[in-house]
Amino acid sequence: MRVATWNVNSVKQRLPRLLPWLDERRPDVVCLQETKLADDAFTALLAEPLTARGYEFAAHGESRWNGVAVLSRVGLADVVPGMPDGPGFPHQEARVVAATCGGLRVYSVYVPNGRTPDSAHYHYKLAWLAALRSRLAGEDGPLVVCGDVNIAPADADVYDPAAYAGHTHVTAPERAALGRLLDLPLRDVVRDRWPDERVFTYWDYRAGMFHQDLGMRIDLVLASPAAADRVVAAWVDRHARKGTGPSDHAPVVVDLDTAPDGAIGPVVPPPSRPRR
DNA sequence: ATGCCTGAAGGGTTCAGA
Repeated sequence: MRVATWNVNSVKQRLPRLLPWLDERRPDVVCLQETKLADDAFTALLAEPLTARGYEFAAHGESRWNGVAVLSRVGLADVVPGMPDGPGFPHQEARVVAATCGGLRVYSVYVPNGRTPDSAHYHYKLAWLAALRSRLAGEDGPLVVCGDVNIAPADADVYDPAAYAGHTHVTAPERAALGRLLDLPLRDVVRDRWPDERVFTYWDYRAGMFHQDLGMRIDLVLASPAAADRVVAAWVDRHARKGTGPSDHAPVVVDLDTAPDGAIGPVVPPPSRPRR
């Protein structure tokens, strides 16, 4: 099963990039963030091209900002949009949708930005992460939490730690909140696979930042042990950041070793060989 | 460089993003 996550920065503007990318990479499950579309507009725009490609979808959006979705061609069940008991700013925002796809529980998340350390939005970000953690603690079975977490887990995940001193995305409380997700436990499967590589998922549009590879790694796939044990590949699709009309984020792609029907199922130990 | 791009809503500009 191939699972991908992509902050598309407006699915409407990104349609000429998204549809060819689906055809090229052929992911089974796609988590989208910053769709920036209300659900009826999402359906009007995407129902036909997604259905033609075999995808069902669960969108949870709003008209102007935010917005998340899960696309799946391995089943889509138990959809939960939003976090009913989560914090708002001041109102609830469309930042999470969960669904079960081929036996895998999938969360598409768009963590609040935080804007400025110690601002009201920053405290909202921390409260939102705590609420997400409480929600995830109630999950059992194979789980992936995919999306734009708006936190660089370590200094290696920003192009220049000094440039971010005193800014959001790198502060100790944000990293601690992310750490409490990892303690559930969840594993950061891209960093697990590329422990010493320069890996970014976001580059500012301005000043040739992508061209100079001056970015951050803030889009993550976090997997429960049962799911992480099945990861056979995990990488950032930098190609999708190139060319005309890209998002400022690149997709993250993760391949899981699954049953022939695409179901993840329990990890079965290999049969013991008879000795002689 | 103090938002250098990009997108959305709505109106002739402002807010948000990281």
